[in-house]
Amino acid sequence: MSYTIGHLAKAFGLSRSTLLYYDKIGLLKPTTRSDANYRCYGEAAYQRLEKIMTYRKTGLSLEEIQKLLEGEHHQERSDLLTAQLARINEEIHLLRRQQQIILEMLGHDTIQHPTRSMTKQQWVELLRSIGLSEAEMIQWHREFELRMPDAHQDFLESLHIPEEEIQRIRKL
Amino acid sequence: MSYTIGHLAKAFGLSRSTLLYYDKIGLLKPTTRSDANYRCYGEAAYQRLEKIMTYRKTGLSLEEIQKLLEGEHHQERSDLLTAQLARINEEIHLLRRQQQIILEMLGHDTIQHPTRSMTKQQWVELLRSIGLSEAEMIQWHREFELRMPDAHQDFLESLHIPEEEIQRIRKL
DNA sequence: TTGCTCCTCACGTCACGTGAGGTGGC
DNA sequence: TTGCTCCTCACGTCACGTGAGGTGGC
Repeated sequence: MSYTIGHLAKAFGLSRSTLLYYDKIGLLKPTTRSDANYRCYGEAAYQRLEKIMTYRKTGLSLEEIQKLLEGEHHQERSDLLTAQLARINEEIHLLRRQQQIILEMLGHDTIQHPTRSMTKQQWVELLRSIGLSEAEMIQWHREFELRMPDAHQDFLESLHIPEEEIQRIRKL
Repeated sequence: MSYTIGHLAKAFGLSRSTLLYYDKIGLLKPTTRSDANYRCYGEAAYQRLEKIMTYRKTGLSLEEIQKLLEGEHHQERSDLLTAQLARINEEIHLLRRQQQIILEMLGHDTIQHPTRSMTKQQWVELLRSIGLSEAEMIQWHREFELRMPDAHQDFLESLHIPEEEIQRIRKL
């Protein structure tokens, strides 16, 4: 009915050092110690770890998780979770901006080294692989056109796209 | 024609400690030192910092940026940037999963404390505020229905949504 | 002389991972 | 006796931020 640190780690797919760390910061203390000073985790500790694992999936910090487990107050929980949603949202926007920047750089490469760089087909695949839908690809062209119209023209030309299609794309 | 560390920091909107750090890791060494041992940054350093700032916007690590500035080889650059696109993509997916988990938790709260929790209107706003479009909200209902159909029913009921609309939503 | 910028350590951050050196149980 | 798990430090990570204690220039 009692887990050693190794067994508990295996049961949850964690490393032993993770549990050592949780003990150290007071997030999950062993229920007791054995004669040989081994950590012994009881049923309550097991269940506490289950909760910790659930909250970890939300990206909350261990400190915040600790607060939630002490307080266990409904309003505080909702507030923290809602705030976390907003934080994640900001982070996603930051990452999207980083992707835009990278795409611009790769586009610049395509313009300057048309032969060594990517073809239209590879570009579409790349955009799709990072999760852009048709609609978002159009949005991407739109921003490209807005921010750097000349580069956009050069970019499309370097992909050997016929002039009339280029005009069509740029008018989006 | 030469910047002191404070001036350079101000020119780029950085803190002094950032430039101290860049010097320490060898990313940006001052061109020379003054008599009083002050760091002096010349024109070349200024331009190098411009490049560093550009690459920083992509989320590459300082170590990777350093490699790019030393090598300056076209293929390596494309490879690193493409790999970075993929990393960012994974990160975004992870964050999206975290959001799903949080929404499930908040949904659970709504079921258990219908009065103290959010109304339908507040839910729609919340979903919109984290950047979900109409289509993605439908997708969200779909996954909710797939993974926890009973909880989905309870959730919709707790929002006082009429039974026929509930059926319509669940059939999506 | 008074501020101001500059200098060099050194320590803290977050959530662990990785040894080093040693002990207990089957 | 041989492995195995366990123990306790201590140091490293990434990109800085924050003092502490001290010097040089206008």
